[in-house]
Amino acid sequence: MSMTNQELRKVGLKVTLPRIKILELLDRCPEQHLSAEDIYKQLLEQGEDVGLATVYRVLTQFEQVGIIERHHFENNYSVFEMRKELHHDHLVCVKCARVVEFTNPRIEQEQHDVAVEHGFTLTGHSLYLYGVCSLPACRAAADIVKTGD
Amino acid sequence: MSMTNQELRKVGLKVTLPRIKILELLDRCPEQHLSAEDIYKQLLEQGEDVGLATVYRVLTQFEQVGIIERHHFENNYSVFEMRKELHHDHLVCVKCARVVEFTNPRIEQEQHDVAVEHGFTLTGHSLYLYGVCSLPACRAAADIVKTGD
DNA sequence: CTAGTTGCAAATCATTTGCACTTGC
DNA sequence: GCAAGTGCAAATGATTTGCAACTAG
Repeated sequence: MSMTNQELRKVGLKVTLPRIKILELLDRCPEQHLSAEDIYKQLLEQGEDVGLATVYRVLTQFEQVGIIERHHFENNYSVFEMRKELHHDHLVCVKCARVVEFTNPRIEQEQHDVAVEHGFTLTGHSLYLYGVCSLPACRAAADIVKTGD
Repeated sequence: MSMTNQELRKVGLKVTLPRIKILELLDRCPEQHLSAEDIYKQLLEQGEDVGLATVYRVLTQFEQVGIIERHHFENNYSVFEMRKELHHDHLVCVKCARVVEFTNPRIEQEQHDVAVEHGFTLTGHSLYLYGVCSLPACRAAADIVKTGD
């Protein structure tokens, strides 16, 4: 809990109940990608008295100071996760919504080269691969699906 | 105009005024990435009597039959473009919103490899690079921006 | 003729904002 | 004490949907 306090103070945010709880929640499920709603519901379930608006505000602040990352998948809402030390991209199962993280330095390098080639200074990027994963249930659907280019 | 008719019939859609006009509009600006609003406004300007809802419905249908592609950039709305023969990704200027298309076979290959590695059958992917382009106006801002990982 | 389409208005849904009320420091 | 933070309700803005009128085949 004091580690959490440290982190918040370090980025100039007051240490408040909602912020502590949200940070703990994200910390506890490092492999999950939670939406604002998800976080809101879980907090309610564990008896906290927070508003959805606060969850959004806190998540936005956390993102701005770099504590967490926001991802826009192909749906229409965002998911959040603690910022990891090393950058990674996502492989998302379109059947079961499972998310696998991966790192590929060659892709990173190519991205950089492409940007330079076109006179851009990269500020960020997003790479999401969508597919059908190897779970039996999902597998069944994979056959009628053509491999993307 | 008859080519347009052909294309529509081929995918089993009735040849209606709104569909023809929207298709023509997208065809005429192959390099642009238009939002539903953009298309709606342009149609109104050129005197057509269409509803925004129809624009959305038609675009969704076109996407489903593969005539056009939908992109979700980091904003909260989508842009559409005619489906090109060869696949390409996007480089988006965060200052002026200019969009540059590019193709990189090595990235494509790596993506495929990553999917296989994790037991996924790829169905699609989205890669967007965000940065500051080389226009003088945008350039000014590039200096205070750090290069992504 | 009649199933597919359309325009309009009302409905959704994720996210944001105004505001009066707390709380951290 | 006071600025920063919060909850709630109302506002947004993109996209969707219900429905009665309309049109392509």
